[in-house]
Amino acid sequence: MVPFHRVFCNMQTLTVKPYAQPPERPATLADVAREAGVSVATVSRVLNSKLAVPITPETEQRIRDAAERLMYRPNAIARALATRRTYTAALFTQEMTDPHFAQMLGPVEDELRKRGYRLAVCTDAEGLLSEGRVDGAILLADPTNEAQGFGRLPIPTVFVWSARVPLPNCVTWDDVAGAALAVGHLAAHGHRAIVGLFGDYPDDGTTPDKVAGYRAAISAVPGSAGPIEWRGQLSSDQFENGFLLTRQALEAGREWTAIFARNDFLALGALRALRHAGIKVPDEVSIVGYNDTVIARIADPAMSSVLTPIAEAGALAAASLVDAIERRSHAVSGITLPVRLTERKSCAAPAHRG
Amino acid sequence: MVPFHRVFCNMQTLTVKPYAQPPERPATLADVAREAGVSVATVSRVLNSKLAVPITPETEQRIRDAAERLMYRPNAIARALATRRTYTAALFTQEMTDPHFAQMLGPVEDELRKRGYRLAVCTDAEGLLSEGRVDGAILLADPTNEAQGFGRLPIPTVFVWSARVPLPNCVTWDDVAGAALAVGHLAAHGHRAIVGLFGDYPDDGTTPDKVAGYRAAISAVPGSAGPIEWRGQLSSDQFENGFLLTRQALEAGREWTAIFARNDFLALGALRALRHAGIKVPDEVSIVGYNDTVIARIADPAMSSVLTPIAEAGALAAASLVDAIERRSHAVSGITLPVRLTERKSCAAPAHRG
DNA sequence: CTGAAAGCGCTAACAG
DNA sequence: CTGTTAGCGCTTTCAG
Repeated sequence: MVPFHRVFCNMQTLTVKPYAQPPERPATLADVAREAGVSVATVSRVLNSKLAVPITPETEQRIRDAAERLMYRPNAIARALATRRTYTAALFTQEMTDPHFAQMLGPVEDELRKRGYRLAVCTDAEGLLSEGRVDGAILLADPTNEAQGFGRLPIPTVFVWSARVPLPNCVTWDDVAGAALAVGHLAAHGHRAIVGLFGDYPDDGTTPDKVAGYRAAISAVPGSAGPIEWRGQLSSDQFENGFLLTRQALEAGREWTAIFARNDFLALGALRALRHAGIKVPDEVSIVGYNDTVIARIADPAMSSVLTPIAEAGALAAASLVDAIERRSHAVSGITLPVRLTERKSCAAPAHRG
Repeated sequence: MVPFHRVFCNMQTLTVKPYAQPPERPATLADVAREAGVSVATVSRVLNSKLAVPITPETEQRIRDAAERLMYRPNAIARALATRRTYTAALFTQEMTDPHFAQMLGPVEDELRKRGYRLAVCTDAEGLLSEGRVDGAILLADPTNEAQGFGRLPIPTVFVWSARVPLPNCVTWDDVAGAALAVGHLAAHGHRAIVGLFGDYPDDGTTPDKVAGYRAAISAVPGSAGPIEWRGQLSSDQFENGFLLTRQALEAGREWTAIFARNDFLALGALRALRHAGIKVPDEVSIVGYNDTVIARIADPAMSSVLTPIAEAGALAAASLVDAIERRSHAVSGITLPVRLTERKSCAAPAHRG
């Protein structure tokens, strides 16, 4: 038997053309049936390519013609009510305009489309809580945070988030390892006094993991100067905050040679402050950012940055979500993807200073 | 009478809490009715705060309790089928990850939510073509481009796009004027040889307008050196292309003193190339970008950029769309918003050269 | 090979 | 104040 989503796609294909003239009242299946002189059941069958039940080629043609003539377009809502399937998956995130998030949008949509599903991006949980709107959801949220109430959604769900260990129903990567990777990279270049630029951050985001990874890695480098953490909010804008924090630190003297920032905006702010102070990157100070966004790529010098596998994670999440939906199961096994480091021009050996 | 969307919101509020335990089969209105010992009509009425028809406080309480007990959540699909209203509006765009687009997302969503509507972002027209999914749509597309087939959608629709004159069902700004504004700004600083950095672009985007505006403005400045247009694609990446084009032009000699780019990515590429060539911005060359995205803000020096009113346009579009939906009319009057210029640090008087 | 009919879960007259 | 009853447009047994 043809899987339903194929059928669905076929139907879409059949009917996807825009109206020549928007009709007063959209044609319904019943209209087509009347026009073709058959029953709605038959119309439904041919328009859905439900050819398991064979149909006389001649009636089939009559029906297709009628549909065409009436500019029939299926009503997605009615169909969804009858089938209990919307063939759309939700992608929930609070950060729709974040460049990090942007990296996963394309892959998720592709993967979904490939399987006959549509994507609905939503920023409020309401869309997920009322019944029937979507068949499943990808959540950019912390699966261990009970407070969000995402744990008990009535639809299959897969999280995409950072975690130290594989979690069920979650595609993860390890930000602790990511931060450590950055520090390790800097250490390998010979840096011993590496600041952690964290700015201000909530307790429930991904930053605590990065802080932890930073600390652990710092204490693991031989001859390390120990953690040097820059915190605080001098501006509500990340870029600005990175700039201000760095400038402030610079005024207090400089006994560090490298900066690891928890995201690329902060890193770019630091880069800017350094340049304005006449300090050369990477000759005098090295920097590594986080998330490997467009910001890192277009910085000058282009910044090395920790690449979280959010794009692959999204694709994987989409694939497993559809799989869960079609298996009628809420369970999808967790998987952890490795983080990497994209090397660019912002790291070098520390300068010898007198 | 309470407007329906308020009612809708109330209902959402009532039922928004997540399941303690996701039920085997979600409770329906009928379940609640049975549990409370009343009819579905009554349940529907109280859960929708349809208190135009008064209801005994006691039965009301019985119903609310029953709903609570059964963890009832309305089925959005069934409701939509019955009311022929989904209370969601679509935002169609091809450029979901573009920073220019990002500027309108928040305002659109806010405006919609304020009116009791939900936002569905979509990149494929299919979502708009199948009946019933959304009540209306905001289209980031050229309303004069018939080929896209958006002209004849069965739902109320408002475009957001650049146009020289107000168009019906469209919130516009004028990119011709925007480009002219940039050129005028540069000219006011004393520049006479102003290049237009256009790179490569399709015939059907907004760029042709910018080119036209650039040319018109150039020819209007007294003593102008005439248009100097940089075209071509040295890289598929805009930033890279701006860089490469500028570097190439630099090698051929420099008899211009300012650059106007059709977007901030291109402008940043030019800025980079200039710096790498040791040319100071704005001391030796001035630059103005377009769209006033985050890119312009975080450039060094921060770049002046033409600000298109896409955020206000989005908000306005959302407001008029909802209005059209509730008026059951497809007509919304067009409006043109002014473009402005955000001044930063990338413009100055041209250097005197020997 | 085709049709009749029973829903999907909810809303909205219309009676009482 | 509350219940009955048609639908909304489509899918899907189950008969024929």
